[in-house]
Amino acid sequence: MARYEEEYVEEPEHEEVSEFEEEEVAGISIEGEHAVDVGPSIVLSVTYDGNKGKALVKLYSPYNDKVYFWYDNTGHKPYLLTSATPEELVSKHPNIFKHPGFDHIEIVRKFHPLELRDVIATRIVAKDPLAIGGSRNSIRNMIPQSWESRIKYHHSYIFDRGIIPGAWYTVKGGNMEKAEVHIPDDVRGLVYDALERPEERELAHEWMELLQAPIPNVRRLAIDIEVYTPMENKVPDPEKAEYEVISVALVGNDGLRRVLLLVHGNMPISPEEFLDKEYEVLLFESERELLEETFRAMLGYPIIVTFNGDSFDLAYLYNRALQLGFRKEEIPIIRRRDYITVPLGIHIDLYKFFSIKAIEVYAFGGKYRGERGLDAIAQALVGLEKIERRRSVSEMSYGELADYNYRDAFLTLYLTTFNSDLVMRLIFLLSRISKIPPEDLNRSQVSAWIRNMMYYEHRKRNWVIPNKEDIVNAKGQTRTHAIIKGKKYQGAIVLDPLPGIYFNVYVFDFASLYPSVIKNWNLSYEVINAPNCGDAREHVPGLGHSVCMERRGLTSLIVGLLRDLRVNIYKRLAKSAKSIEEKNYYDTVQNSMKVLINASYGVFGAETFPLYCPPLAELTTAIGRYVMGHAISIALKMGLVPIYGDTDSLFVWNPPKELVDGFVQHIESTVGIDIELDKAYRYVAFSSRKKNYLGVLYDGSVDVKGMMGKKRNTPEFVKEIFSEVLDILRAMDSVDRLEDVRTKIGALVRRYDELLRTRGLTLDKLAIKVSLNKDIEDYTKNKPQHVKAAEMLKKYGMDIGKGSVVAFVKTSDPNGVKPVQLARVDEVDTKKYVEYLENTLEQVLEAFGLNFEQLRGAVALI
DNA sequence: ACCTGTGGCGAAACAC
DNA sequence: GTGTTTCGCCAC
Repeated sequence: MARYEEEYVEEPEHEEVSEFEEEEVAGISIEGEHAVDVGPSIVLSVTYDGNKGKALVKLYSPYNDKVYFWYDNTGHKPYLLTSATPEELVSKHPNIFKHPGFDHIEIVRKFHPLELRDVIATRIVAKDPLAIGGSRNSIRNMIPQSWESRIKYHHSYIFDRGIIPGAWYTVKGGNMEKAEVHIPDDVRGLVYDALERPEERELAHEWMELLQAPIPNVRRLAIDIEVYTPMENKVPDPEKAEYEVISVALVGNDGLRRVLLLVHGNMPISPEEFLDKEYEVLLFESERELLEETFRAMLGYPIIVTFNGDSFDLAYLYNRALQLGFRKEEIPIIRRRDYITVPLGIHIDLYKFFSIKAIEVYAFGGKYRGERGLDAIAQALVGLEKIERRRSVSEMSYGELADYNYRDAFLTLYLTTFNSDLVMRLIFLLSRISKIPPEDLNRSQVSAWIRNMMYYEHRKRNWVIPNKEDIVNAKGQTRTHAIIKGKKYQGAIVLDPLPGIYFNVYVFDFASLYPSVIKNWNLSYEVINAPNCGDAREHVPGLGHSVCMERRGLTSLIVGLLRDLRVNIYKRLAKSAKSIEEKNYYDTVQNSMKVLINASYGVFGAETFPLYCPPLAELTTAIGRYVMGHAISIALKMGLVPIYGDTDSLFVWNPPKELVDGFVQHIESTVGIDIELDKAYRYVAFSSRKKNYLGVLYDGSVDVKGMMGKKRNTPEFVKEIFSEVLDILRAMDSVDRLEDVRTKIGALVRRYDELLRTRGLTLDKLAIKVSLNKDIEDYTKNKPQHVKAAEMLKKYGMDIGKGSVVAFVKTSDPNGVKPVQLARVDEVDTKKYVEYLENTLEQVLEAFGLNFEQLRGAVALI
């Protein structure tokens, strides 16, 4: 076991495999036009072409609607760095020189951020990426120490050549050059006013070019397929691809709306079925011809969009085509281990994109929280639904099938076009900022984006990118203890609220507290606990860490600048925009930045992040606690009454208006972090629970935080009562109305009590919907109710596993639970539901000094 | 197999 | 029975 663990730490990569895949020969010889002289075009993708052994940049020109291929002409090759001298390599590791992939070695001078001085390193250059890392006999495994040997080659190429994915370039005489970007004077002025330090202005200028450059409307095709399924509920296996593809829907943002149908089985067909459709229908007698037509269409677009194409649609098409006798070169689909791409342009899988936590939470405000399906996401974001499927696709009439299939492809495309191409713009902007190509960005979590952003800045400055273990060894571990068991370090302060109703509550908020802390306190891994610092070392009391103030920390610079650009420039530009389009654009920019800013502290506390630096994470929260404590003590000194606060917010009860500005200014002048009045509540209702309150704003809208009544896994009927209670509370305008509230809520509770007792509620109202975060077999420590229910469903042949949402009801039998699909109303354990209701309302009622028993009155239960 | 962090609540399962 | 752990979901 111990041995396994050790190996695990040393070789955590499956990057190895992906590096290997870069070596794989593309299955198809289709290429974009070779770029010799090309007008302004954007970088769609940067990859490694294994055939040519060169980096390949795919450019798209919106002016002539063409994809161009530009191959590296600078002789760039894969390499790694090592501290070993050439002499040492020759004497101790002579095998390196015999490696078939070995090219040559160079001596380089680099700045080493852990030593804060220049070092001499040896660069081992190879003929192909696989020789560096990715196979058992790669060079990196032959030497005891190396740097930068785990960076994917196409990323390394981006960093070294300073290529910005998603940005504009031209090609002149075969050379790729960055295109000029016009930056309006007013925007430039804002930056110069906001930033004083030269290094900030310089980087800001670079970034403004990325943020201001227009994002073209790239032509794209959404694809969705339907496969014949003999069994209901059984998703066809794309690896086996044993059943016919009976329908393919193709919807493009250039107006293409087409459904290709296979005439199959004994389903009668009549031409009238396809009259008055918003799409055209092509009928095929042969599945092979249907696929040929699909592939032809795919080759006409620089971007292919799917919803789950990586694991289903494109994988199925690929394998099915092979089975039908297509040669690999005839299939415009390239399979990689983790994803699927296309030979001409790029493939965006929206399922993967919308699954990215940071996108879900920050870009879309949690609107589709926890839901991953096309239906749920489309409904949440654009208010459109899939067509309800009343029977299996195999039993549908041709008309029904075409409608169903078309809608899916239409929704897939629509998810990229709504709100002026918001999603495409997000992808391209985030690519530009983080230097990760759209195809990678689309499928990787935010930590990979931040990693690339940081690596790019390292290479730009000729820094060695240090190894994770070296950072931890040099900077040390954490010194604080987390409140929650199993966590690595202490986090934020959450104040204990006193139960009650508070009228006229002002909420003050530190605008992006942690990024501000990182900026103001110069936090960055290379200057924390640094060597060679001398007098400029500032010790942070209580933690035993120090920060070297002699030089600007790289993380501090980058995170600080992202924050400043967002707050001082792009939020303002969005506010002052002269048109809706302009406002949309600037909002997209500032939202993209928010995504990166919000994750920029957390990654340094994540062991999986390659620049993992525990003291950096720990210092950030510690200073955050200090800032928060400082704000509380200033409030108290000014005679204000803080009643609650969480991490970066402070709730102040009924402050005299004339003190508000002074409070804000005093904090800003003492800790140097902006705090602002975020909102004012007519009243806030606190129970004794943290992260759990209800606030009514002056416009009558209600904020509900953390309460059971709004959780996803609360039964619908409880949510309904909860929302009716909210309506009652919304109307309350003073404490005197408390008696009214009590009467109304009492009546409500009695009504539902009655419904429960007489079993007048349907199963769907009683269903508790809980996600399976693991596969059923992986629940080894205990077996929660939703897992029990899932097991029963599985017995009935339902395809259920990680990611599925299980709907169950609580029953009176010994098991205590049954999936809704298998339960009857009379089996329901009404007592449990009364309890549920009671506990949900208790969270609200406690604030009002009410309790459930009183409200229910004399009516006996059960 | 996961892929930004910690703090917190509530229900149920498990350990004793 | 009580205390602890696990799990899901949420706040920030």
